[in-house]
Amino acid sequence: MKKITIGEAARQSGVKVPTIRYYEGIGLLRTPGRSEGNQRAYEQSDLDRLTFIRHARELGFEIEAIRTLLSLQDNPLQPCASADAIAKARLVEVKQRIRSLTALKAELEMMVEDCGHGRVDQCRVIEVLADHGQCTHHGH
Amino acid sequence: MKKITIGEAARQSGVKVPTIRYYEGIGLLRTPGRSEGNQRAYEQSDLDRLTFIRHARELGFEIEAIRTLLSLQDNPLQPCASADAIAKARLVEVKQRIRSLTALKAELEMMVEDCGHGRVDQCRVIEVLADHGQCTHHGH
DNA sequence: TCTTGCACCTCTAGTCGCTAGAGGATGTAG
DNA sequence: CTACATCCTCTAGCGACTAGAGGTGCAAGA
Repeated sequence: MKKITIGEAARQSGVKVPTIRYYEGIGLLRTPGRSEGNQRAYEQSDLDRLTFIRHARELGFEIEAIRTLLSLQDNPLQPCASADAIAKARLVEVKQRIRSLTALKAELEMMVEDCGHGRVDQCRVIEVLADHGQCTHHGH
Repeated sequence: MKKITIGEAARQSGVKVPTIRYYEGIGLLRTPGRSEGNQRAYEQSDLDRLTFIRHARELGFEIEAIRTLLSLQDNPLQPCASADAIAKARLVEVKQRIRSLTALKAELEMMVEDCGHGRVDQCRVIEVLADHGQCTHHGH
């Protein structure tokens, strides 16, 4: 009932095979046991860990942050202030990124709307890029 | 009145010195003339180009897209449909990225708000990461 | 004139988080 | 037994820079 191959682990966790090997290489995932024929043999706990990692990556956490989060998960009696701090920092990043992207969106929309689809020398897209002074949003 | 050094170009364009040399290396910027002592000597047109590039990079355009936009700028009599298409594609990307980040933001906020700042084994942050089923947003 | 110290030069290697490919071994179904 | 998928290791590549080593040029003060 054990003996999960790397391919099966990939399917169940949603993490690609080479990425699993990569995570092992950087020490994010333990070195699994091997079968007779030298193939990696995973257990359920490895799948859980992989799912944790994948989810954290989807939320944009960096590998080093995930390393910390995983070590916290391994020590459940510790205070969770670190986990909280990491998540909060990520939230700040995300909020900032949304703000900045929203400004870019406005600027791009202007560029695209004003483009009369004529020749390049009347093109609003090129013109705005060439002259930053025309931007409405100067935050970037 | 010419003879702009690379440092001065960096100051005026907002592009860092090594980045300017990098742009030259990948052919985004022309090879500038050299002074007696083999130092790069830029002209105003190079500064304009650098500013164009910096602005486009700030808007998130990839180097290859910028290469195309620059070549369009160099041929002002061509139709501007390509420039328009590049900007539109970027706009779609940005909109999608905002959507996805907004979902992440909601999820992170939940995690952070629900964290009672107790021990890791009651920590909502770790818990949600470990169990994707608890997410409200399943788009990611 | 000398020297200090910054700015410039080239070149290579590192960053992050994978991804692709070569070249070979193993496992499974028909 | 023979395909064929899957596994193995290893190296190199991606984008867009950034850092560092080791050396040259240049302007200004003592």
